[in-house]
Amino acid sequence: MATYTPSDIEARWQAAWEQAAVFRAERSDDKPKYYVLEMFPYPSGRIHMGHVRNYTMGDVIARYKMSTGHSVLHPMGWDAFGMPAENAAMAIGGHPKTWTYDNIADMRSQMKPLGLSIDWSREFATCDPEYYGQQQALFLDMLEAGLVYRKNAQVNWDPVDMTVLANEQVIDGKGWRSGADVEKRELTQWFFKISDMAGELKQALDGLENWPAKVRLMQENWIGESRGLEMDFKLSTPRPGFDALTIYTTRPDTLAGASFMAIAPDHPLSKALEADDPALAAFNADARRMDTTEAAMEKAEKKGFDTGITVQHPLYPNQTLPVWVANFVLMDYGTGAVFGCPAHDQRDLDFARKYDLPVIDTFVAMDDDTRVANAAFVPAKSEVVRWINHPAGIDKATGQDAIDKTIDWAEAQGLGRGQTQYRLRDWGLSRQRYWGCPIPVVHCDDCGVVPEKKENLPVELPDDVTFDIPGNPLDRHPTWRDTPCPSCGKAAKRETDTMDTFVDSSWYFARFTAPRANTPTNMEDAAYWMNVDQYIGGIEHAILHLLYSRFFARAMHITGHLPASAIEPFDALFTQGMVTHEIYQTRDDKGRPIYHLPEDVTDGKLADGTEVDIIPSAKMSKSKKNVVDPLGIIASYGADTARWFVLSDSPPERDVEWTASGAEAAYKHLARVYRIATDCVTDSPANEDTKADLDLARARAVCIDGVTRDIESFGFNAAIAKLYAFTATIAKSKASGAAKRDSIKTLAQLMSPMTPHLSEDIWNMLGGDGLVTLAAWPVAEAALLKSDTVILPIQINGKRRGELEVDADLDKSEVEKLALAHEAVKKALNGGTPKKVIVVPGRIVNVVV
RNA sequence: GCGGGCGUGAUGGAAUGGUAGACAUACCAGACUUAAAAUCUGUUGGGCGUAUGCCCGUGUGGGUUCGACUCCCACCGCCCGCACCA
Repeated sequence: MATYTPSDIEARWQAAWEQAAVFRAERSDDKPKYYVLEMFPYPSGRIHMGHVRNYTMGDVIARYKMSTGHSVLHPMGWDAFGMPAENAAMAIGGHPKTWTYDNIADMRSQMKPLGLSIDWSREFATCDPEYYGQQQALFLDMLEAGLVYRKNAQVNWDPVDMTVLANEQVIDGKGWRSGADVEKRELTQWFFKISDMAGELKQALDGLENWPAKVRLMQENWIGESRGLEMDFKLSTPRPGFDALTIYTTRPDTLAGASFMAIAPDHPLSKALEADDPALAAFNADARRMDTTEAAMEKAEKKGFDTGITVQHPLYPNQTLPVWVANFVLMDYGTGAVFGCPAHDQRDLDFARKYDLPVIDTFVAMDDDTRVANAAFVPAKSEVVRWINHPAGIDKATGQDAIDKTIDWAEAQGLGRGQTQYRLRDWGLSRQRYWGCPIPVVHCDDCGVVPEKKENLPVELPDDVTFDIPGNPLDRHPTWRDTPCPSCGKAAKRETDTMDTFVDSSWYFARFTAPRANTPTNMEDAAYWMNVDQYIGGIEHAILHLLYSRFFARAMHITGHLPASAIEPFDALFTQGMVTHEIYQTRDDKGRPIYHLPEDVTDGKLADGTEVDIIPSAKMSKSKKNVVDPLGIIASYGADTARWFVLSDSPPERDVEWTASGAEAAYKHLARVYRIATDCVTDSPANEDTKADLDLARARAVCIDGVTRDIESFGFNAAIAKLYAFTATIAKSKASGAAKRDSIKTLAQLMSPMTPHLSEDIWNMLGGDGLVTLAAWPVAEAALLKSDTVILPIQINGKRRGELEVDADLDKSEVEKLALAHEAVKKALNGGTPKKVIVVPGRIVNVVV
């Protein structure tokens, strides 16, 4: 009896696929196209189980679509720019480029044994000059189209390392490497005008029917459309350049409750006052030092500084309101100035209590006169409330109704302007780093900012750089930095900032359609392959990457690089869960945790017999050592086992827990399938038992039908459960050898998207035609799917009390009669009549007693 | 803090508003074996009962419904994102 040896089988079939070039994506006139894409990886150097799961899911779809007559594009590339390469250069020496390309080579060699149906001829890395040169061309086109501009923005500045820090490099307000207090610095930086498209990006979400509802909702909230009122508050005493403060509010209905004004530390008025007021300057400096992450802003203590300036209340000209500078008001949102209404906003109330400002109720609950004390009264906008004081005379209304009416009223009175505002900010793309795509512009003393000429692209990163001195090496590289102005030819300087790596990943999907084109895209190829029919990746990209890509697709259409049909680049999105593992921990003599690799732990003990604490499963991470190396699994069980296991057990959108016993079981199952198949080749009794043949044929049809539907709906775990069941049915069947061989061939075919190597081998040994990879997907015979009778559960008052076998197409009233004649029902009725009988054809009967 | 999600046996999980626990793990029992491994078969949510069976059970509390794991409200716990990580 042959044994299952994955290493032989997998190498053999991978060679066969390669030789036949079966995964080469070709445009075809007579086949529908299908573009399946998994989010491309960062080349860290090692693939992990999360990658295996992500790519296996995409591979199942790609292979399935290939079998159903599609011309499939399934490419792979590398998101290769970014900080880790620079960090490595600083920590261990070497060059980011070498580090990155070495990692790519390593990862590619780790991915190939998985047997993925990838068209490797289209591979590229975002750090290839051929790729980022086209990205620079795109940037220049976007600049010309007015989609990019420069403005001042703050960055995290490390005064010791003399460098800009990413948010993740700022820990508790200190630089991660130096430990120095991080400061804010204002730099002139490049921005994409994504906010111009905010309304469009939000509206178009409705059309993304094959995206998870949660992702659409998250994007909608992120874009954050709100309707509000912009209005001017006159300064009691005008100052040069400042007659009035323009504020924006989403709650104009609470205008009568305004008790103070609050402006951002970076509001022009605050900046003007700062010059003559050291105390305010100190306050603002402190506010600017604050962590700029949204989470930190929200958690930070709310502080204010009284400017001494007052404004007139627009409703009550005799009344004045003090103007405070507050650390929680953002210059980026609205106008950078708000009015505070402590009665109906908790943050304003805390502020008012802290600085002893009045609290003025404007409405109360319908059945309760309680005035605001220490909790602001903030009912849902849909709740009807009673107004104490509304300028337009509203008496009872919902918050939303009052907001709409107040805006109309304020416009009619000339007090303000209705405004739709978005939370979405423009996308800052400048990074003061080396390992990124150079921004292709030149700064000339005479001509200003001048785009590099397209024929000079790519503006390539210089190789001769070092990372032993703090700061951006491009800044101190004279022969690279100094360049003649493309416009006047005078000595000028290149921009030394590079692009955010999100730019790289915002159009790679379009580049895959023509990866070697000497323009960013080739319109014919883009028109043929776009959109991505199925995009697969982690939920952590739900907002930024996916929103930026949607923006880029629009920008690429405007600049003539994508057809109009591709402005929503991802037709369907699937967000897969993580791979988790238990964590094994002991403690050293000081009580600090020590983590242990799963491979070093057997039955909860280390090799020396020490018991480990088992901490419940969490995302695999190097720091917790709860990682399982895919290469190790492939070496001991084969790629098919790894693929099978990451798809089984958990639904794809949820986390899957890696367990040694589960992997072992997956292997045993594949070995069993192999054994059943090999047995069947030799042992083939003729059988007169046609009932067994028919039963097996029915089971086969049911399995084809179920697995097909499960794959189409991403129910891979459910498909696998059905394949387990079908395997058991074949093993126990008394059907003829021919019937069994038929079923096993079908089994191999249905398994082939998940376990392609094993399936090829079985297909081949049972005399299948050509490669199973290229064979047409099996179709279930409708006649075999229908059974003549169904078993209906009988419920009494919603609880199952028996069952009834009836003809599948039996009339409703007949079913009712049979149900009422049922023993359990008669017992429950006890001679009486039922209150109600519900018959759901083919499903259930419920008798209400 | 804000936004989003998840919560079902010992464990991973299944279930278009219609028989809760498919399939798998683990455990236990049996077959084969001198024995073990491998393989095959079977049992297993909790409680009561010899048994036909009955009661309870999908994080907690309420609601809608003939019927709720599924829909609605509140709460608890865990996870993800928060704009310079990729």
